[in-house]
Amino acid sequence: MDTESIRQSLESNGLRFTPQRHCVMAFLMEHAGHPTAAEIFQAVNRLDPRSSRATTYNNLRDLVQAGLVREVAVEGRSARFDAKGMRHHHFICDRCGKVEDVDWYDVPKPASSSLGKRILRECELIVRGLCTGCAPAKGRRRMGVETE
Amino acid sequence: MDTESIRQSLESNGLRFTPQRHCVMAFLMEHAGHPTAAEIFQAVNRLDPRSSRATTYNNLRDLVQAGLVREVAVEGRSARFDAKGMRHHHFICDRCGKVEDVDWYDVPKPASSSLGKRILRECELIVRGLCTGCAPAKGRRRMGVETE
DNA sequence: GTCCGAGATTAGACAGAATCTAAGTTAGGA
DNA sequence: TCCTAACTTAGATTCTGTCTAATCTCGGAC
Ligand SMILES: [Mn+2]
Ligand SMILES: [Mn+2]
Ligand SMILES: [Zn+2]
Ligand SMILES: [Zn+2]
Repeated sequence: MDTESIRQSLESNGLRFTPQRHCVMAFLMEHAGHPTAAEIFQAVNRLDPRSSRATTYNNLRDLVQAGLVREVAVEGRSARFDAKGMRHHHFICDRCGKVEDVDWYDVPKPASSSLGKRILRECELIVRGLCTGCAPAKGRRRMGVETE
Repeated sequence: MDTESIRQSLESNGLRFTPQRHCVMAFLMEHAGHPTAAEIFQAVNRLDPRSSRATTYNNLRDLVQAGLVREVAVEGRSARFDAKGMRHHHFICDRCGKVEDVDWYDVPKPASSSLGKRILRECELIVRGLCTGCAPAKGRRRMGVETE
């Protein structure tokens, strides 16, 4: 992983290696919780402001374009991001919007007849329901509200 | 379909039947193109302003809650909506963000072991790639840009 | 039919997310 | 070393969507 491999993946994608980009990538690789741009910006600047808000957004955009980072859109909430490591699906909580990874497994692609002239790139699964925190606890009536 | 069945589905979901709601539902049922809230607002008010922006948003929210309408989040674009008729999956164009329906077929749910205590509600497929307008036309090198 | 109250609508203010602008900085190749 | 394109930056701006507070309207109770 570390610095050197991040530099590799950036440069092999035509992106310069900069401290700001390194911070974003490093943070995403260490935090699988699908942070928002705002959370990433905060985390990266916690110790010593070293990246502006615009740069954080710029870099997230560039990293997504380069295919190193994935953006996950959630209805009614801000976008979330993860470092594209192992391939996986996503679970999205109906209630708190949390995004969690689901182990990858192949899903049947649509019949090419129903695709027409469209060009298929990928086929991902979105599993929806209630996350562990939001699911009613067994036994009790309703458990505490998970706000995150 | 028409007015009476819309009234039915609204009232059976505890929502009053109002002209504004009827317009939103009718528009969604006649336009399978997954319009945005702004597009719906415009369309409904084209002839004769009869719904405020706030009401359009309020009604979309209520209709989604009632399960009559579905909201589709697309990375980096505004939300899109469709009337929940026949069950289907979605195709999202990488390039122009267009959302298109894909015939429904059952997809294998994740192993319950990998779900843990989470409660699964639905399992939808998101197919990604290039839509007909954005796919390079056969023969030619690159075709005109689809901006929609 | 009249009255009442919850539900619905409205204009405009507001909030949050993301992008843009224009100026300055950096870094890598000639 | 110098030049230039890539990058960063603060702040303004745009765009979506929500909230507020006042008004309206529908549908049941009487
Ligand atoms: Mn993930
Ligand atoms: Mn649809
Ligand atoms: Zn949850
Ligand atoms: Zn397209």
